[in-house]
This record gives sequence, structure tokens and C-alpha cells, in this order.
Amino acid sequence: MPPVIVWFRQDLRLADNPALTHAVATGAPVLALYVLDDETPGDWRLGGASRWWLHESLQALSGDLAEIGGSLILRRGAAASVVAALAREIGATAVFWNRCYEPYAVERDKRLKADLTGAGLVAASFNASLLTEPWEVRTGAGTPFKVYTPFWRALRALPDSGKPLPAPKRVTPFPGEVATDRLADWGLLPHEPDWAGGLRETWTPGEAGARRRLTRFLKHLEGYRAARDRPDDADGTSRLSPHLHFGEISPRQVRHAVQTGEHGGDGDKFLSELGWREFSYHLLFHNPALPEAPLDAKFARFPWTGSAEMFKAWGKGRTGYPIVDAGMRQLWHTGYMHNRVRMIAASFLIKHLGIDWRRGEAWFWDTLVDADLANNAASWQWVAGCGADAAPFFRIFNPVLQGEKFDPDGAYVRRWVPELAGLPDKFIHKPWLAPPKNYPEPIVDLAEGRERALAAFKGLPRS
DNA sequence: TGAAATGTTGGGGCG
DNA sequence: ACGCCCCAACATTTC
Repeated sequence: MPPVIVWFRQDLRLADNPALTHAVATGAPVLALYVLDDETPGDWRLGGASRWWLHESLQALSGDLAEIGGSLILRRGAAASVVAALAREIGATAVFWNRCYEPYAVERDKRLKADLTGAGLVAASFNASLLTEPWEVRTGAGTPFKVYTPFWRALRALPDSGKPLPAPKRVTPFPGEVATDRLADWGLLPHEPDWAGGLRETWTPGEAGARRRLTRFLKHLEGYRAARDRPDDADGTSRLSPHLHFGEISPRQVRHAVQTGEHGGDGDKFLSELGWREFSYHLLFHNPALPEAPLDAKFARFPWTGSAEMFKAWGKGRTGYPIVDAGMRQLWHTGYMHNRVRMIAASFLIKHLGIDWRRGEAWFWDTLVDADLANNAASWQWVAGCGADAAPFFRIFNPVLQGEKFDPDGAYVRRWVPELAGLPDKFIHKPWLAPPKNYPEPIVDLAEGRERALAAFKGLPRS
């Protein structure tokens, strides 16, 4: 019997994987494939932290597949031609995959599907990454949503897809020999220097790690509404974002676990955060330029004023504002930043420093293990005030007040900015009042930065 | 999923 | 007893 191919992409799991389940159900030998693609035009080439995660996750997936009789073939190149070439090479009759929603991926996959079908193969794609396809939710007028709340209400009104799929117990192995790259040769791991130590301490990529993270978080769901804003509380948020991005767990599995368990009353609040993820994908799908251009056109000529030195200080966590610097250093060390602090650090970059949100977007893309085109672009536009249903531009976070409000004991700051660890609580978010050694003076005056930002905003065209 | 400026209210000190 | 002022606390408006 001729084989079928499962092309893995952002769905690095066995459970609730419709493409894999479908392939197994054909009864044919299954060959699993992953393609490292740094060539497709329009692609946002994977960032450094994402590459580390990908390496670990592929290793986990490869092991998990081996346990049920499968094997993972690794190839490198322009993905569509690599997939088509492998299909010819092994005489496959079908290729199955789960959908991606990045604009370049949509184009590429559409063309590949046509090519494969034209060559007489079956090509079928599935939804594994979203609760609902971006084109399935529409306003009453038939247009895509621009506002989050009605979007989420509409999505929740749709029928639930029900129980997630179980992992296949067994796949029919492909009998022949197929050439595969060695994962180690892909150079995904950093070397000289090896900066991934903090990532290894913090994360367990792979499907099993994702499931453990979810199980642990569900125990803390009660009280989520308040705890989620506390960066000093390591269990306050789920930290599922990188697992969700790489598809080591699906949003349907998460929703199902939250809805069927005996958890506290904050489950809906948590699910609404999955809703923001869905909304970001919806926005990206209907606005392919989201990562590059402000949705609100009047921001296209925003007068950015920040200097290269300021951007550098921000990236290194040396702005002189403790909550910002703590966040940027947590990011550098662990590939992650608490959501509340992401908003503060992003607002500071855009408003107080006057630096284009796309610089911040690119920095996060390279350093976050959960770097995700839709979430990253939509969130930066949200903070910058130029996105859909965005925070108004004049909503400017004051890093001192935010620090005092959400890290009142300074525990988060002390953890990530050790040179401030000895300061008394009353100075922890205003260290310039008791200048410690080796910590920079503020690189911008908060009132001045704010005034300049508001003046620049006022100077924009009417709308 | 703000902050700062401005406005209002009410209690207490005091002439 | 009364009006006046001060100011903290809270509410509203504006950016």
C-alpha cells in the first residue's frame, strides 16, 4: 500500500491532531515530515529563541512518534517544493497538514494544494490551531470583526467542536529508507556563546511538557482574574503561550480542560485570553499587512524621535525604570515576559522613548520563545494605539505607578534587577531617589516623554 | 488591560 | 452657632 505524508508545522503534537488522525485512519503507511524553511519569501524567518524551542520540540515529537511506530523525516528548503519532492520520491498518494494562518503560509499552502491535486494526489488541510477558523466568524453585516468583545461573543455562540481527538495508538510505519537531515545539523541551538541556559531552566518544550503546564495551571485557576496581573506570581498566568504557538497543545484541549474540570469562577476570564489569541489570528488573516503597517492609516507618518542608544538601552534592560528593565531582562534570560510587563515595556518604548512599535515587534520576535506573528503584531499595534480595538494612544502607562501597583513589594524587580535588590520598598520603583551603584539614571524624564508623545499624537491627521 | 488635571464633597479647625 | 477655609477623598473630564 502506498504511503501518505503528514506535514507537521505549528502542530507538534500527537493528540488532537486532525491531520495525523486522518492520515492514520487511511490505514496507509504514514511518513511524518518537518521542513525547516528559511527561503519562502514573505516569511518572518524564525527568531533565535524560537529556534531553540523548535529544536527541543522536534526532538520531543520525534521521540513521541517513535513510540507509536512512526518516524519524523527532517528536510530543509522552500517548504512547498520540499513537500512535493518528497511525495514524488516515496510515491505518496496523499499529503495532510494542519493549517497555518500567516499570510505567506496561506499563499504557499494554497499553491501547494493545487499542485498536488493537479498531480493526482489527495491534499487535505485541517484546523488544529484555533477554536474557530478566521473566516467562520462574521459580523451581522458579513464583515470581519474589528472589536474584540462582539468577536468573542460571536465565537462563543458557535457550537463547540466537542471532545479533542485522542492521540493515535499506532501508525503503520513506512517500510522503506528515507533520507533525513540530522536535527543537530540544523544549527537551531545557540553556540559560542550558549545563551540558552535560562531557557533550559525555565521550559520543557514538547507535548508532555505542555500538558504538565496546563495541569499545573488549572490548580491555580481560582483567583486568576487578580493573579494574572502580578508579575511576581509565577503561577498567576498559564505560561502556555509557547506551547500553543508550536502546537504542542491545542486551544480546544485547553478549553475542554477548563470547561470540564472543577475549577474556580475565573475560567471564563482565562478563556477570554484564548479569545484574544483567536482575535489576533482573525485580524492577521483579514489584514495580511498587520505585521508591517499600522491598521489605522493616520499612524503611517508618525514622527518617531527615539535614538539608537535609547533602543539599545531598552533591549538590554538599562532604561533606569525598574519594572521595564526587569521585564526586558526576564525576556533576555528566559525567552518570556509577563503579560502585564509586556504592556508596560511596550508602552514605554513607543510613548516615552518615541520609538516605532515595529522595532519592538522585531526585538520580541527574535527573543520570545512564544514569538507568534499574529499575537505579536496585533499586540504591538494594540499598545501603539494604531490597531483594531486598540488602547487609545493617550493611554500611557507610567512605569513607576504600574510597578507600585502590580509589583508592590518589588519582588519581581529584585529578582531580575539584582543591583536593586538591597533597596528599601519605598525606593524600589524610584531608585534615583537613593541611587544604587551600577544602575543607570532614567534615560528619559517621564513627564517630558509623555508630553512629547501626546504632542506628536495631536499632530497626526484628523483620521 | 491609564494617568493627570480638574471638579466636588464633606469633615474639622477656627475665628 | 455659624461661616469660612483647608484639604483629603473621591468623582469626572481630558489627554
